[in-house]
Order: sequence, then structure tokens, then C-alpha cells
Amino acid sequence: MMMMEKEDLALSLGLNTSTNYFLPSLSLVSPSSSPSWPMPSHRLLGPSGGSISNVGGAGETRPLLTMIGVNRAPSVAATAGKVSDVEEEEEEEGGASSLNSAASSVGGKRAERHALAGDDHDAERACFRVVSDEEDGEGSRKKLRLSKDQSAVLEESFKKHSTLNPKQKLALAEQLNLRPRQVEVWFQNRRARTKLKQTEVDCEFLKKCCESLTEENRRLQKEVQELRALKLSPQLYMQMTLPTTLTMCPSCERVSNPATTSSPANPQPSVHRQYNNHDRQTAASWAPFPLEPLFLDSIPQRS
DNA sequence: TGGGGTCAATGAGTTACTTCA
DNA sequence: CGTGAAGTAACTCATTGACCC
Repeated sequence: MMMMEKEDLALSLGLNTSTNYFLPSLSLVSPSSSPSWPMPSHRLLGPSGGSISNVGGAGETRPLLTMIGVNRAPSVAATAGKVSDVEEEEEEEGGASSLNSAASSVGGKRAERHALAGDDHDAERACFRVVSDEEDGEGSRKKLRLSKDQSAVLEESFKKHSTLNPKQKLALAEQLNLRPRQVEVWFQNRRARTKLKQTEVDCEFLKKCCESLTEENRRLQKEVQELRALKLSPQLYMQMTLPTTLTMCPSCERVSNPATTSSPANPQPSVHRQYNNHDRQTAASWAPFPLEPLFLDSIPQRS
């Protein structure tokens, strides 16, 4: 499951970064895309301290969605002044609660799951942990693991839209036998993972940019030194065959050949500003040696 | 067995929007 | 009708804790 997810992510990120070098942030959220949805006005309390009941279908050959595990929120009483998401969603879901509660009682615990699933790791992962509140002491929250199938469906959905409107959320939750809150959390975490991955990619890219520019700077410094040495050496200076065809950039004192770099239609910039697109275009002609196309290509262009 | 990685879940903070006096 | 305060929903971000290797 993890590998598949990572590969998908890498693919999408690759496509993204190849076209938008300087648009590192994914515009995942489109606030206007969420239609208003009548929601209960009370607030929510997270199920901290509760356990999550799951049921597993390891090894069973039920249809996809029916073998997907059922997860319920713990029925832990609110300890803070807020009403829980769980309660809100149970209102939304109507009778799903009893269904899931019943389902959670038929699964196996970890050890039992091992016994049932044997060596089939996928099947094991598809199986949900089921630990009731009684057997699991208070205050510990049990780790829920979404099944492979659930993750796949969520991934597919995420590819289509990285945010969900309430209708989509409810539909997905119903389809996967999850609480809407769980679907919501999954999407939130998925967006966070995508962003993190994108940040890593951007960081790597900027590092390479920095290395390229450092290398360029080193070469230019060397070039300046050489030209200065040339200027200070009269003999060599006089021996030069192209003195009259060369001009010096007044700001950086770099030598250029006006025949190739300057024309009435394309005058040289009098001051070298930051390295920008214009400089990129003229860099090759200012350079005393041909710049490798590869190097020029490595300089990012802002679209 | 301890540690690191992963991931579902949580809480705090922010933003956009609605309602109401 | 315009406006500001209050409430709400949905989001991001940082973090927690369970689980796995």
C-alpha cells in the first residue's frame, strides 16, 4: 500500500514540477469549491482517550466494498465543553452506528488476526483492529489502519479532487463504510503529505539551482581575474588581435564583442541587474567562452 | 527491545462566510 | 441599508500516539 501510494505521489509530483518550477505550492484548496451545506450547529469533540473499533475481513472473498472494514468512533463521553465530530456524524449517518457497532464485535484482535490471516500481509492490513473499550483501558487510542481497498478508493478520489465537498465526503464515507470525519481526516493528511513531498522536491530543485549559480559565479570570477590580468599586461594587451572589436561592460567590466552582442536594436544593458531572463538571453554572448546549453537549461525560468 | 517511520487522529489557529442586533 | 460582533464550517499546521519494521 505504501509503495503504491508513494509511486503515485512521485508521479504526480514529477509532472507538476516539470512544468512549474517556481510554483512550488500546490493549489490544492479551492475554498469556493465547497458548496454550503447545512450542518448541525454544535461543535465537536475528538475521541481522545477512546478506542476505535474495527472489523476485518481478512482472507474473505466478499465484494470489494462489503469486505472493507467498518470503523466506529469510540463512544467515549465528552470531557470537554464541546460536542464531538462523532456525534455530529452519527446524526448524519443515521442508523450506521448500530450497524458498525455490531460489525465491530465480530472482528479479531491483533493476535487473532495474525492467526486468521497467516502470512498474507495484505490481507492482514485489510483487516481492522477491533478492541473494545472494555478490553482496552481508558485513555489509550487504538490505531486504525485503513484497508488496502479503502486506501485505493480514497487515492482514486484524491486524484480527481484533492478536496471534498460535503456531498462527496458523505458519499465516499458511505461507500467505504467510514465516518465522514475519517474521510475528511484522510484527505487532510493526504494533502499534507503531498505538500511535504512537494516541499522536498522544491528544496532539491533550489539546491541544484544554487549549485549551478555558485559554479557560474566561480567561473565569472575567474574570467574577471583573467581579463584584469590581461589588461594589466601591456605586452599581451598589444598582441591581442581583437582589441578594437571588444567593448567593456561598464558595470561589471566584462569584455564583449559588440558585433555579436550589441546593435541599435539590441543595446547592451548599461547596468547588470539581477540575473534575470534578459541576462539569461545575453549571457551566452557576454561570456568569453560558450556556455554549455545544459547549464543554461538548468537555470529556471519563471513562466 | 528500542528506535525510527508511517499514518490516523487531535487541537490550536486562521479564514471565509452567515446571522443578527 | 450598512456595519461590526459573534457564531460556524472548513481548512492548515504541528503534534500525538499506535503500529510496524
